[in-house]
Amino acid sequence: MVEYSNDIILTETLKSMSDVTRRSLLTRLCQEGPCRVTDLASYYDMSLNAISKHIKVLERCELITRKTIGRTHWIEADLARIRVVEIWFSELKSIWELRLEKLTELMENGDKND
Amino acid sequence: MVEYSNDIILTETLKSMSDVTRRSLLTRLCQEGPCRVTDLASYYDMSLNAISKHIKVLERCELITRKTIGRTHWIEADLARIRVVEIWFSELKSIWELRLEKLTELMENGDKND
DNA sequence: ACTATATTCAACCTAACGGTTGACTTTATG
DNA sequence: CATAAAGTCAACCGTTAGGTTGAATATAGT
Repeated sequence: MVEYSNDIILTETLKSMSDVTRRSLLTRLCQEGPCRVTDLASYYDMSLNAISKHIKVLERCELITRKTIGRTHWIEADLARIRVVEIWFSELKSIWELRLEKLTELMENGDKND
Repeated sequence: MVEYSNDIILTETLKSMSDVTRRSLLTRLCQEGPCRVTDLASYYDMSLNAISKHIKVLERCELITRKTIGRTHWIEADLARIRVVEIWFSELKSIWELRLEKLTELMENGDKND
């Protein structure tokens, strides 16, 4: 993922986080710090390949980073991208609030004109 | 969606929000307040049925509510479910912080034992 | 050099997703 | 009453997602 629009980042980030295995991986990485792919896979009842693919998905949207040393890949969580989602949430809320403010304002003016 | 586990709620909510059309619908509903399905659909370059399905998805995970009056359905945003996601974010962050704290603590003790 | 380990790549399968169209139900309206 | 309007339901279709297995690649250890 290289310099995409905010909408695409939101889409990819939310989609990544919408899978329970990937959320679990993220949690584990936050708890344990950097982990190897095989170690991560050992916790789950699915193939190493499946986990490898999940990690690639998380990596594509920059929710994790990878540092390759020799044959082992060290995977680490990166929570920065969560900010993008949080910002969207707060924008949504302020849009909501703004409407309510205008609404009450309108009702007060309405009272005066009665 | 009736009394599901938090994990399922997270999955469904994040998946719902990961679609650009549904995010747009949510935004519009926050701006405009309650809207009819047809009105919402008029903004998008896709069939009424597609929008109807998107609305159903948002409704299933309670990001919107529906009030049916006669033949018209009034759709309204409901941002409460966003809290569930925000809480997961903050949990993730504190798990991360906790590990860092333990890590620095360990390093300080390590210095003493040198 | 041989073998084991760490990981990805590629092909495949099934289920789910996002969209379409056409028919149907219910409610308003001339 | 006939017809238009508001929506949903159902069936279909191409694409994507999440999983599998088997092979390939690259690095480490003996």
